[in-house]
Amino acid sequence: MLQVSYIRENKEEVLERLSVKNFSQPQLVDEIIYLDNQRKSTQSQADDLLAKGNATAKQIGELMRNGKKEEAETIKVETAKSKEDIKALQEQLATIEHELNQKLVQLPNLPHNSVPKGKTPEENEVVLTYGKLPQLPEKPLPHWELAAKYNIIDFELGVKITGAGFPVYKGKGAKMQRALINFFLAEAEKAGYDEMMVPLLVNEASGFATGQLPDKEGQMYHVGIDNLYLIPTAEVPVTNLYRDVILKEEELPIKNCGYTPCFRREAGSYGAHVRGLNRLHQFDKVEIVQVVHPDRSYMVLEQMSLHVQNLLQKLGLQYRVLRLCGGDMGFTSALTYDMEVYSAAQERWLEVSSVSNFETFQSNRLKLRFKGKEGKTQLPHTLNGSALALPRILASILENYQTAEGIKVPECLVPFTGFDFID
RNA sequence: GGAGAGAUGUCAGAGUGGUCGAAUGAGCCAGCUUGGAAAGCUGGUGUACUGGCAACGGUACCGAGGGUUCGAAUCCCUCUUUCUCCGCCA
Repeated sequence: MLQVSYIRENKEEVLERLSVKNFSQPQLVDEIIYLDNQRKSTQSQADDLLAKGNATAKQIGELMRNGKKEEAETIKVETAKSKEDIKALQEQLATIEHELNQKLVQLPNLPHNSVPKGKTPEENEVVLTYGKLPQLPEKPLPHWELAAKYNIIDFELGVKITGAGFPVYKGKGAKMQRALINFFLAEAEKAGYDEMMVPLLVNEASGFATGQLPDKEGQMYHVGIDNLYLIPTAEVPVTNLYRDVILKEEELPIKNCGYTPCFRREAGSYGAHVRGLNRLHQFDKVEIVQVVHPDRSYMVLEQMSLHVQNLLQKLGLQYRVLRLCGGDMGFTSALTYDMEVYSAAQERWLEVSSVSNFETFQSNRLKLRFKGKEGKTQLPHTLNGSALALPRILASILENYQTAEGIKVPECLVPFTGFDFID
């Protein structure tokens, strides 16, 4: 969430930055400033009356103690009117604050200056491309055919017990999942991330704090009876560890990682591109999260991007890094890099990771602050990235390591799988 | 699921209607002391909104939200949560 004070003081810049994200409701900015003015004046009126009321109450107490009961009674009567006024003002204030907040949460984060304009994924900027395509058999098979051929993933079985998008991993397929999770966690630990194992269901406050609510309401599974949401990413519970927290400056940076299943309703996305593992309702992911000093966040973003690239290099996958354009970026992000792996069998790039800097957007909602050297509290920057999401990585491995005899297991995974070939 | 007891500042812990943003102790910070340190002494030490160049003020916050009252940490209601006992259970 943007800070109202920042919006007030930098209105033109805010409007200009929002236009890079193709934000459709720029009038909200003026409405927010207007409501904030209302808020201020209403609050100061209410505060004045409250101050008077407090003074009167003290006076009455004084009189009562001195036994001047009648005088006290007289003043009591006079307070009745001001009580009503206070109540009215406070109700008004609550309404204004509610409206203000409702508008505020609709504003996306401002994109960083380096974010290219653009509306569609085609306008993302390719930052770099690494590696080359492997030698594949004559007619490479897509991963869903390989999965069936070697009996490692059963999509129909998942449909039976739950529905589409909930695959069952079998035998070496299941072991591959475990191996990938352990490999990713081991690499994160080497890079200095502390592992957290967090709840998979979160409450409403957590959903709001990281920005999934209200923006992605409807994309999360909701357990109505207890009003809890299944997490769409570990970002939500991990980042919310720091909700309502004031850190000491020397506690920064905070580096956490965590493995969780992720649940996404993916309402409205169907078709050829979502076959097999390409888009699932439940998938596994290792997430990395950092809370850092504002001066360092863009440096850290590069480090996190390199961490992800390092994983892809170890897995021997060809990839490219994109800087997302304004139109393709997430609601909460200031700058996002997507990593994509090329699938020769599908003849397309598959997004396997997304690394973002949220600047103060999340910390403001989280009420996460740190106390600087001079005792001033300020908002730190938060960042996160997938390192990595499993399904498309598994898909890429199956497709890019296929041979006529079977599928080779990338060398870095063998210590975790205990086998080096799937046939 | 049932019964009971709690939830107070960084922590421990007092406070059952006014003088309470809140005793006391610990911690932390600064100063004094010291060759240096410990101990000791002195002072300071919450968050948010808001007025002011500032000094310094105003308001709110004692788990959350409502209510009673001129006045609520303190009384009432609802919710959340922790602990103990019983039940159930991986």
